[in-house]
Amino acid sequence: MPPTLDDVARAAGVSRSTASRVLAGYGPASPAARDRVRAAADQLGYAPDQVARALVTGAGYRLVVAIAGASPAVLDDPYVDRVVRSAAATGAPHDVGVSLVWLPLDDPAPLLRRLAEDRGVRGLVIANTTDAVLAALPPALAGRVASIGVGSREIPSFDVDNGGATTAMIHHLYAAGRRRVAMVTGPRWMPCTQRPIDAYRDAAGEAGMPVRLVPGDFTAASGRAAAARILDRWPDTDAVFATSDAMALGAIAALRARGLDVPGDVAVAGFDDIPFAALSLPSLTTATHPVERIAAGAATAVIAGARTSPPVTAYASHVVARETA
Amino acid sequence: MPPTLDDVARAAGVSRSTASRVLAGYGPASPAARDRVRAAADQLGYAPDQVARALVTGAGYRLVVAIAGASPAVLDDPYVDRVVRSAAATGAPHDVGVSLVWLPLDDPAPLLRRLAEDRGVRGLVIANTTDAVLAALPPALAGRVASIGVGSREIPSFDVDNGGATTAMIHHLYAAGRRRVAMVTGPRWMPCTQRPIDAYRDAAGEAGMPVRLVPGDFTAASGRAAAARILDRWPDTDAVFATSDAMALGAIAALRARGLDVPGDVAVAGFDDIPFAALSLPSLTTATHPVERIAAGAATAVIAGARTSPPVTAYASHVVARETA
DNA sequence: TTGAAAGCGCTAACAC
DNA sequence: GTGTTAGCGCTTTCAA
Repeated sequence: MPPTLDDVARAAGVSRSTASRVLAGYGPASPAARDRVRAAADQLGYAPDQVARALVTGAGYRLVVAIAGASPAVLDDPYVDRVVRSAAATGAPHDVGVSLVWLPLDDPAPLLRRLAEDRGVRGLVIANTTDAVLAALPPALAGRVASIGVGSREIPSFDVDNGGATTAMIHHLYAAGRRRVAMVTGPRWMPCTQRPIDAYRDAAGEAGMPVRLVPGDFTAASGRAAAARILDRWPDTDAVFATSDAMALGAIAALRARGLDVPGDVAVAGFDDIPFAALSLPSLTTATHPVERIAAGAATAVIAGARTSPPVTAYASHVVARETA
Repeated sequence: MPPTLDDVARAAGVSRSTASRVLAGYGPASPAARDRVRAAADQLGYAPDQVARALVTGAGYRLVVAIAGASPAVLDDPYVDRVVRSAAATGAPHDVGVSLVWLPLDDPAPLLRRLAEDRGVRGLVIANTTDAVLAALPPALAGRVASIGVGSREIPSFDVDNGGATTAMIHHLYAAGRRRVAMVTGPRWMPCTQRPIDAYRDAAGEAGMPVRLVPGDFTAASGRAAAARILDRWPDTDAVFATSDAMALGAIAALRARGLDVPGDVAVAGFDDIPFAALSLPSLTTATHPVERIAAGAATAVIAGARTSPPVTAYASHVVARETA
C-alpha cells in the first residue's frame, strides 16, 4: 500500500493539515515543519492520491478532447490521432487521462451540458471549433476550455498560423515562376479556414494574380475532386496549393490522371508535412503544422486553468520546399 | 450541481445504501425498491460520481497506455497515435481517460511499480511488449493489464494475426510469379515479429523458395536501408515484403534510386494499409492491420477486468492487392 | 430486505 | 503557525 498523508504527517511529527498545507504549497507553515514534512514525504516516497484530492476539490481528473463535426466519422482522422496522443502524453505527468468524444455540430449543447455537470471532467479541449459551439458552452465550463481553432474573449485559442503559412507558400509559388495559383481550402463551416483564404486573396491581389478558390474537406478524395474542378474551370492553372497534404496528394493523382506532369505542368503544394510528404514521389512541398505542440499547449492550458492563458497562441509554420513545387 | 446518490435515495424514499445496491446492480433489494430507485435515478438524470466511487473502491479512473521501447521517441509514431486514439474513444463512455507513457525497455520495473501503486490507475495497456516487461509486472497489476503483442498465461494478448497475414502475402507473391521474395522484418527485440518470420520460412520451405531476411525497425529509413542490403546480397530478388507500409515505401524509393522498376523488376508489398498506401503511385499492395479494433479490445478488457478475457485474441488481416505487387 | 454507520485520502474552515 | 473538525459522494460491513 502506498503511503498516505497520515503516514507522512506521523513521520514528520505534525498534523495532517500541516502536512497537507506544506505539500500543497500554499497556506502557512513554519520552515521547520516544511523541512520535516518534505523530508518525510521524500523518504516514504509519498505521492498524493489524486482521486481523493479530486473528490474534495471537485477538480476533475480527465481531460475531454471534443472534436466538432457533422458525424462521428470526424474522429477517424490522423489529425485527431495526433491531437489525442499529444494530449494523453501531456496529461500523464499530471495524472489526468484523456477521453475523446464527437461533438455534434448541429446540436452541441446537450453533450456540452453533460460534460459541464460531470464532476470527473477537468476541462475540455475542443477542435474544429465554430462560433456556434463557442456560444453553446455552459458557464460552468468557464476557464476550463481551450480551443484548437477559433477562440473568443473567454476561450483561449491555440492554432497554427495558417494565414502566415499561406502567405509564405503563395510567395514561394510566385517566386518559382507560377502565375495562376489555385487554392483548395478547408470546409466552409470551419472558421479557421478563413485566414488562409484571406491571406491568399491578399497575396494574389498584391501580385496582380488571379484568385481561384475551391473548397475541400481535407481528405484525399476531396483533393482529387477539387483538382478536377480547377482544371475544368481554369485549364491554364499552373499551381495548386491545397491546405492539407492529403488533399495535395489527391490533387496530384487527379492531375496525373489527366496526363499532366507534376511539377512540370502544374506545381502542387500541401500543408501539414505528414511523414509521407517526404516519401511520396515526387516528394511533396508543404508547410509544417506542429499539431502535437498545439495540442500540448491547449491541454496544458486546461490543466493549469485556461483563464491564465493569452487569448490567442499562434504556432509558426514554415515552408518545406521539396520536389512538387 | 448534478444530483447525488442521496438525492436519488430521498426521491425514491429509500436509504442511500439501498440506492447504491440497486444502482450497482448487485446485493439484495426488493423489486419495489429497485423500481423506485431506478425511476428516481432516471428522472433526476443521475450519474454516479466516478471519483467518489474510485476513492472507495480503489478502482482507478484512468487507463495508462504504455509503449515499450528503447527511447521516448517510440511514442512519436502514427501507430501509437492510433492506439491511443482508439483507447481514448473506448474509455470515454466509461468515464475513463487515457494517459500515455514511455516504458523504458532496459529498466521497466520502476515505472511499472509506480503505476501499480498509483490508485488513480485503472489498468494498463502495454504495446511492443517483451517477455522482460511481462516478467517485471508487479502482482498488484494482476488482472488489470492487457498486451498488444505477446501475452502470457496471466496477461491477455490482443494482436493482429501477422503470421496468417504473412502466409497470405507470400502466397500472393508466389502466385503472381515471384520466385525470390525477400522479407524486411521488425526489430529483433520485439517478440511479435517472430511469427511473420516463421510463417515466411514455412511458406518458402513448402514452395522450395529461398529465405532472405533483413531486419528493419518499421520506419521508412530502415526500409530504404534494408532494400539496399537486399540488392547487395541477393541481386536477383524479384519481390520484397516489408512488414510495415513505411518500410515498403522506403524500399520502393531505394529500388527506384537503383534504376529498378516497381513492380516491373521488383514487386513490393507492405503491411498496415495506412491511408497513404492507396494514394502512393504506384499504389501499394499491403495487408490490413485493424489497430483501432485491437486497441479497443485491449482497452475494453482492462476496463472490464482483464482476467475474464481469453489469453489470446487474434485479429484477422487480409491482403489488399494494389499495383506494387 | 433494509438502514445506520464507518471510512476511502484528502482539503479547508475555523479555532487555538 | 498549528491542530481539530467536518465533510466531498460513494460502497460496504453489520445489525436490525
